[in-house]
Amino acid sequence: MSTAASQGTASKVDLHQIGEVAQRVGLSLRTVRYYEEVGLISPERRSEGGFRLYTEENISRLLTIMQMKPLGFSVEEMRELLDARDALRSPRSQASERQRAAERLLEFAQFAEKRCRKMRKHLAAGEKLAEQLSREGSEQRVEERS
Amino acid sequence: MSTAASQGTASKVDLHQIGEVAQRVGLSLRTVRYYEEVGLISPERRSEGGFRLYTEENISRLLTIMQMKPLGFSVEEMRELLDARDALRSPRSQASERQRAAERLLEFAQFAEKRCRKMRKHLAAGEKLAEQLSREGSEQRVEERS
DNA sequence: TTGCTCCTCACGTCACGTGAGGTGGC
DNA sequence: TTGCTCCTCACGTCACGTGAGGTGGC
Repeated sequence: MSTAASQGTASKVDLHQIGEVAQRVGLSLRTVRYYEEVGLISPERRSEGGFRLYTEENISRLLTIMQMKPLGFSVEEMRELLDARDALRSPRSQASERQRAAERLLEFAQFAEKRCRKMRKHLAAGEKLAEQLSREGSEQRVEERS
Repeated sequence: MSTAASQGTASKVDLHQIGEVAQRVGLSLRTVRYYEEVGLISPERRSEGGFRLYTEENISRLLTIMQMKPLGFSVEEMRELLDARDALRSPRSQASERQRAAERLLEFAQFAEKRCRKMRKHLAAGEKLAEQLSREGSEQRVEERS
């Protein structure tokens, strides 16, 4: 978590156990394992004893998932998005494949924006509720009328 | 849905079937029934044939639920909030009870504000994601470097 | 009488939570 | 050797979705 950025001696790359990872990204251990179960993200490798070991890249993938989650993406949608991104980034994917992936990403961008708009509405409604509750809760009882 | 506001001849009060209600508040029939199952909100009465009939007041209760839902309130929490509100509003509740209810509402107001803050963060993260995706999706492939 | 709306089971699903029982690693 | 962390089942839960089979009301 300190000791400056290593990059020259990259070989053992800094591997993290699931506990640290879960805490850093704000998920439960169970959820991280579940995301592996459903094919969203796997640890780089396992230790001899079977412990999951994650790279920083693995972690950033989880952080992307954490961006999608509150927007209401399903696990299936997250997987599609991540797959498209992988295809676009992979140096060994064909031009046509890359093209298709780029289109998919744009579709997801639209989708995400739509969800954001909905979320802004929900937020506004939530703020109204909070105000209303605090008014109702602190109102003096002056209801002295037939 | 039109015919001006009736209020003088209030007696049959305007009752609505579940389909209309669900559509107006933006829930599925199943969800409206589920909320009844778990004690969140019941129709004013049933028709002879057993059809659920809702008043405007019932509907506004559902709308309150719709404000809480995206804030991540559990059904249990929604019920507690609605109960506190009912206790505060009911003319037949004791002063002490009313006092307690007002305090609960203030707690819920805090809770709601906390959720709103979290939601604003999620929204900001979501917007960042959307931007990023649209950048990645429309980026010209100019990666011509070793 | 024909449709469209509603009814009640009741099993299915999604995204995890929660132990139980057992082992790894500094 | 002692703890703390991790492992794999596997059943439980929350908030509904989705038929199946049947009736109500303009």
